[in-house]
Amino acid sequence: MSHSNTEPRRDHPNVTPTGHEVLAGVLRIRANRLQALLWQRAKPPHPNRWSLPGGRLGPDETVEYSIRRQLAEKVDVRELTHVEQLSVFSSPDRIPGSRTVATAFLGLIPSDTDPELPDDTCWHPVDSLPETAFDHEGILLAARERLRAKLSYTNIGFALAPPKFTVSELRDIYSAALGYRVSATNLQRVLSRRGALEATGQTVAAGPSGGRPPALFRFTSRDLQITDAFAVLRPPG
Amino acid sequence: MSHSNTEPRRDHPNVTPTGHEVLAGVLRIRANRLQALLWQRAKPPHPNRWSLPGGRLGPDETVEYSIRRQLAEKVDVRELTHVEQLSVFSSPDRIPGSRTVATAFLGLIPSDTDPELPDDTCWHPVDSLPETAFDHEGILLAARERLRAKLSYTNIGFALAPPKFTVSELRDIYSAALGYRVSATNLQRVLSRRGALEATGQTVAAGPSGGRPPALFRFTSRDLQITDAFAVLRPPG
DNA sequence: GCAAAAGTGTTACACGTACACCCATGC
DNA sequence: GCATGGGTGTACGTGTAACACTTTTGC
Repeated sequence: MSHSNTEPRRDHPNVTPTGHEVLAGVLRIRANRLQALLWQRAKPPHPNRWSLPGGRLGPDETVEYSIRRQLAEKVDVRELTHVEQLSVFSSPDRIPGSRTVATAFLGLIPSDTDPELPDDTCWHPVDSLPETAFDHEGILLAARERLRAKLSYTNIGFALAPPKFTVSELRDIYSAALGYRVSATNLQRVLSRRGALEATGQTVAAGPSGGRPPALFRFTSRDLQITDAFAVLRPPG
Repeated sequence: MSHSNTEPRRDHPNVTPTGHEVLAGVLRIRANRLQALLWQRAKPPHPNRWSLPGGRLGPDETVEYSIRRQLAEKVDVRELTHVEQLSVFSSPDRIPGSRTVATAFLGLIPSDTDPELPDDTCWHPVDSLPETAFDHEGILLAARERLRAKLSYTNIGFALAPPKFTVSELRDIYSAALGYRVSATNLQRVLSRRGALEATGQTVAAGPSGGRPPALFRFTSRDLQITDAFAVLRPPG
């Protein structure tokens, strides 16, 4: 048996080159809905369909650098509060033309920012997407799944929420992302007890229909941390 | 602003082609240690160093198919009880020669099988690795981390354990994989309560030093399932 | 005062851990 | 009988869910 196929490149000069692209499902909450950033294709293939932002991997960049660079063409990078790898999509016929592998990412943007977008680009609710190009819908659903899972056991809410917020606003963000109503009472308790949330000491005025003026909270960290200490089979202690 | 870099290939005929390879950290438990499958390079680059199994992605296969095909050159595919994507390694200088992106996988093999291996290939304890090639040590450590995490909240033990086993044997498998001693008592209770484990009704003879003859158990499923129902912020019920 | 919204207290429940205790075998 | 390893019962700690109750505002 030979290991020729694990030897370094070069010795197979006529092998089919594989293109590589990076794509991101960029999500945010707006008007109590989870929205995704999409741009409408002008030219074939799939004209008029909606595509994820991204593009070809450059020769001297990592996939992480590449997706951030290419997202900067759509939105201000300072507004991207979280980016993480999802997985590789590699079906040979996932797009027409020469074979292209895609590394998919999840990107998040806070609900209070309203980035200027190119003319062909806008936000679409993830639960009623327009006709999407290629396998981009599957990538988007994978992004949503990853977000939903991490909302449960990490502090990833910081990436969707504004710097300061009331517990009600945070509940609406979590509810929209998860797709079901969460309780403000327990959300506050869970995140506080985990040390993910803290009060700023400030309050804002009550709404027009009255009610107690809500306090403003913030996330204690803007870096992703696993906060659910309930992983099992943990070391004896 | 242009979307030229998200257009399909072809329109950039002279872009640098990107090679793509697939690599797997294949793990098993033997003699109470977590071991990885490595083969020793004969030729440069990195002669004599140890490499992960894998190789170049073929033009008409997915990365999942490719890693299974290439692992079949090392071990019988029927022995591979679990394969999953880890992440993409894409540093431009991760290997010498033309630019190559790697999709990394975790592969698992049960502790009772002893596959015939090629001459240059053998098992190495993950906690005392030989000199590895390129970025393969990092990939291996990522594979171990993924395994350790999933042992806590999934039934992934099925992929490391033989078809039938005593709770003591299972405890040794979990202990070796996690790197600390787990309690057989609680391991049995946790996995049973989750519905991941069931008694076969059979028992085996006690050891030479006596003791009650242990019962044989099996995993109820050989497909990966998330068994930890303790994810929080779950829908109202 | 009353409705509305925010926030706290309390109880119930689920899960995992620790440890005492019982079981079945070899010698 | 006694040592040895297997297996069960029980108490406890911790974390979340559900819901009643109090607080603070607008009208």
